[in-house]
Amino acid sequence: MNEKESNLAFLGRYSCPVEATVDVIGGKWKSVIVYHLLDGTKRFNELKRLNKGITQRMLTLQLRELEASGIVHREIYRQIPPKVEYSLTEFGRSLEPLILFMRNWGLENMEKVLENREKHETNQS
Amino acid sequence: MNEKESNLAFLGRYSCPVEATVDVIGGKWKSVIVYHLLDGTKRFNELKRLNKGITQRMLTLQLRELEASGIVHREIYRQIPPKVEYSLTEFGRSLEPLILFMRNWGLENMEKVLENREKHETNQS
DNA sequence: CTGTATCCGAGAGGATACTG
DNA sequence: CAGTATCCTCTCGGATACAG
Repeated sequence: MNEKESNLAFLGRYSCPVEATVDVIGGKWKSVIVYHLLDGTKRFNELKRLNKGITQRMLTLQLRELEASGIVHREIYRQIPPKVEYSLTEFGRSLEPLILFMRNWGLENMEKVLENREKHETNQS
Repeated sequence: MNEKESNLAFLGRYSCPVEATVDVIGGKWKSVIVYHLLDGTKRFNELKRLNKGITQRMLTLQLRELEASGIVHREIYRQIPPKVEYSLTEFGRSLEPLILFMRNWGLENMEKVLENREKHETNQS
């Protein structure tokens, strides 16, 4: 690191810019939610179906945090039954290359990761 | 998502390749550790100093998981006092673009994130 | 110096029921 | 449909002490 980032006063509580990004899209669900929003606006229950295993509660919480950071926009249609649409803001779009890289890396390397872990497992025993 | 990823049997427990990547570099510390290893081999206490706020315990745990996934190599020198060096494997290097993007995104956008959160805060009250 | 071993608290995350 | 409201579990992560 040395003087790589000299003037980081604005980072505040973060000692490293990577940490700051983790704070925005970290956690178990956020990056996956953003991923599913890459190809367009989605309704709440659509997202719930796409993010397999997520509970309503967690989906709500994660969406609220993404909204607070300005990554996700929430559009409420006052109807009965209610309709709420989630989409990426322009700001959120700036994360697209990151998320796509994560997707591609996962696709290309997950097998190897699983192999490595098994090998490591047997070496430990 | 539709048929974007049709043949994902190998993903196993993961319903989405992004999730798989999160499993490797997710959590509070892993991506920051990898970041600090980008510019070369580091000893345990060097990493401890660079990752401000991390405890010995957490550093050990996270390094072990990264090692198990094949991202980090651990070289032990049997001396007194002991010396252990950590470095990225070639496989781990494949994460470099991702980590650098996270670093740059954090540098460029953290101010805006903090602004957004404050704005959102006041709107809620 | 590079770790383990405990113990502990906070919060992430889950299950279920209920509501406008 | 899109959430809240509870309640609960369990893991992440921190503090401290000890060891090779």
